[in-house]
Amino acid sequence: MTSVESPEGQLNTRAGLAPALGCTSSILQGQDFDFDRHVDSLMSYNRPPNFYEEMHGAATTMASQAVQSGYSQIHTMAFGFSSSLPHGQLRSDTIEVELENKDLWDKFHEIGTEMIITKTGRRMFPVIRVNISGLNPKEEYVLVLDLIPADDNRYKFHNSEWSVTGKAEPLMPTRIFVHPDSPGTGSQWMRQVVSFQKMKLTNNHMDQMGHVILNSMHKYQPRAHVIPAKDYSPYGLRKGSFYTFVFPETQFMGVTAYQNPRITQLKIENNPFAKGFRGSCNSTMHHIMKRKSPDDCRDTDGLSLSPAGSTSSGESCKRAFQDSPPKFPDINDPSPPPMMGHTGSAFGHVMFPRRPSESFDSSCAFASLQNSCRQQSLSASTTPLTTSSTLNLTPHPYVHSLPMNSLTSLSNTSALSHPCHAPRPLPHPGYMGHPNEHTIHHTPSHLSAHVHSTLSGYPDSLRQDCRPDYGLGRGDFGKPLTISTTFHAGFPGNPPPYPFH
DNA sequence: TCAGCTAACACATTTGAACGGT
DNA sequence: AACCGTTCAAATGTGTTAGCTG
Repeated sequence: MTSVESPEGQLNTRAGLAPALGCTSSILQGQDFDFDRHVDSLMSYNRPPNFYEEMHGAATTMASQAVQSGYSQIHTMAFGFSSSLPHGQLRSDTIEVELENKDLWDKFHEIGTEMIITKTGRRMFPVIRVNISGLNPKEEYVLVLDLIPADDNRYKFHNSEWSVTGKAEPLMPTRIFVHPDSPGTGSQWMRQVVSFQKMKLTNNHMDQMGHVILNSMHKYQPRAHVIPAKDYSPYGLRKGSFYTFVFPETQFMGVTAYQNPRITQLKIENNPFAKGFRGSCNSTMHHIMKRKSPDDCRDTDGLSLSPAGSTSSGESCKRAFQDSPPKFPDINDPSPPPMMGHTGSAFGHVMFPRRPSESFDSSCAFASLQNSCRQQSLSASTTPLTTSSTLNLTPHPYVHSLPMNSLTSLSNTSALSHPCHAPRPLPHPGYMGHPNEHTIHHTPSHLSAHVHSTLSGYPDSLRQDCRPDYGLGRGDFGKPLTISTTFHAGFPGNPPPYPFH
């Protein structure tokens, strides 16, 4: 376990940490989390061996709790605990990310979203599409999407509902998806909707295509990250700032075959590629009846499978499955404790989508970020953090892993400079208007009550700013909560604010 | 026996090259 | 020669299905 580099670093780390944790305390209601003890541990060099795991676990539990409580947007501090804590200071920001197709996601979420994962890779539907605001129009940013386990459970679909069936598979290093148009200027990102439609999910742990690897029958939470490109460079992540946005309605279960027929129907109704199955209720029902027990399909009166206004699906389809929607198990259920923290961090392997025919030059050292804090700790304690030695090549020809706390040496070989990923002219190629989504009425999902934990180097003001509940009651759930944990180098000087206008 | 996985399939959209007209 | 719009085939994205596996 590496230590905080300097007393200044420690001090400033505390300054940055305190508000973040302080803010989480209310969300961690009922959680046995000793804030003071953890901060004290952080401040000393006698931290327990599993300190970072605990901290990260608490952080991710906090995120999970916040999500479960209905906050639609948060900044996690997972990054901060994924490795040796960078010294820096907390800073508020104005970046906001909203889920563009929230209505569609809500429809799926209400039932219990499932995503097919295949050996060759499968796209997500709905696609995660976001509107971004508050960026510096002239500054370049890297947009990243990753998927973290929502808990450490394995699930099964039984009696029309998802239930925990055991412990999750051992965590594998996850990959992140860097938007192919990265880096792009704030102006470009904000000009139109940013779509992550190119991302593919696979269950093939030997995948060489750079797809995001997931386990079937496990629950995942997508997260979007905004990273200033200037920080996505040598030493960047150590001093840089991350902005992480979690949309709870995008949580889904990875499956190799659809379990809930209502999800199947919803996909068919909304995905243009599945138009061929619209109106083919009989086949769908046949499939459903084949897969499901009689109990699952008994009384079918009164439940509409189709969203309001849908013109597809026969009437008989709408009469299927009266059973209550198979919601995901309550994360607050005390039985299997949520444990997102075991995933470690945020970033796993960086992946870039490419076509099978595209050649790859392994010398083009794609930037990558190591995943788990466990791994972080291990590598940090066993590997000199030199520029070259930290580039840990994986078996994948173009996916390298690199401890995040030693992200270096990427200036000349950064993915950002890869010719295949050079910025493209607008209109933003990352946005591919969904031919079927024009019918979706956009309702801004981000929170008008966007709360920031503002930076202050003074404990009192920190406590003030980070009063436990920000004045938000449960009635405010649904409003966005932002807990930013942005660390910057250069202590003790404050970084200049973005020249926003 | 059965839950979960895989690959082939039909049907859909997307993509980009080829072509012709201006 | 450059630009634009149309056409069309290949590539790719879907859910379904039968069969396989542990």
